[in-house]
Amino acid sequence: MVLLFARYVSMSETTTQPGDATSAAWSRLIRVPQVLLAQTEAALRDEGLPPLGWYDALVALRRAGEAGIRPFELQRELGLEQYNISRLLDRMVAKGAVQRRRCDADARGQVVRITAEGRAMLNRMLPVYRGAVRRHFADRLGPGDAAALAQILARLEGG
Amino acid sequence: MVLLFARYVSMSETTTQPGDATSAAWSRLIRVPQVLLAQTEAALRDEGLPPLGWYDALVALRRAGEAGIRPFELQRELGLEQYNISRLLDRMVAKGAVQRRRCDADARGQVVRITAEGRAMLNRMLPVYRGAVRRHFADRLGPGDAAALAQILARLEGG
DNA sequence: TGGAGTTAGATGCGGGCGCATCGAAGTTCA
DNA sequence: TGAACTTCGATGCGCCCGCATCTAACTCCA
Repeated sequence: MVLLFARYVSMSETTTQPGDATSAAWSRLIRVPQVLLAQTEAALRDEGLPPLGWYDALVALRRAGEAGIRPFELQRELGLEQYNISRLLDRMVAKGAVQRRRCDADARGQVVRITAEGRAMLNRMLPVYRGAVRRHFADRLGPGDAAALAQILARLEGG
Repeated sequence: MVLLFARYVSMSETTTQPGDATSAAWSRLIRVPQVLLAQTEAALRDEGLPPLGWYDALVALRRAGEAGIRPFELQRELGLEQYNISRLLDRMVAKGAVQRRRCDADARGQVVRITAEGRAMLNRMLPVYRGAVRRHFADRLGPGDAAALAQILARLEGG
């Protein structure tokens, strides 16, 4: 992962304050999650597990159960572009984590279903993922930090 | 950008609490900066400007001034992999933003220097970047949020 | 009912990244 | 001094993304 510093953006045209809180917060907000993500991905890779992107997809697929799910529903749920779902599913099929089958109700479409291997993969990913999150994130926060962080970040969502 | 949800990771094997603050904070910490980054990149792209990665590089190059800087120094300063610097410089040279010249002191190496076009590019990037940060980030925070955010994120750095 | 518009999904192309490796030049040390 | 090691920087390869576009099938409405 290319780690952006997103270093110092002065927020004012006139009064330049390199060390102001907004710049520091912005820079860290860009950089810290990149590092956390890289650490988490590395933990998964070290265990021979697929990247984190598969996690969300596998969780959604497991929730869909035996009935399966249409790719476009998965797409909306995961917030991915259509071609990314198409190719993610290609890769997951290739690894045996999901099955594609034709959709009886819509001949254009298909239904994807998690396989036993997919469930097993998710079960192997979870502790590794959880361990990385705990080690690199949860354990480093002070009491109240998680709630405060969640609250502040909520203000930045949806817009 | 593929937006990871990094949805819900239960932090405990036994007591599963889907809505707990740690999971919410983690999920948002992964997702929010991805969205902010995408919005910022989009703002730059809309203005025909290069991606944000160039910003840090151009700032470092401008700081180096006429003396220029060795690629390996730039690499360390930006925290990029060696091959990423090599290729970033390729692209920047191709766009006329920097010049490569041989290094008299070390025949293996080279010195890179920002050009007038590079400075102009940086000057065009800055207001667009700053505007996006203000709009999508600074203006959405409450008083004290930036400082609190910076402080919490600082705890997650360097490890 | 049939033509226009929409929706599901795949894919060709170019670009950037990560990995591994390479060659050239510098450094170290016996 | 010269052989082993390190450092600087480039690059081939495969993978994944974003963009644009395509085909096929579905829906809507006159």
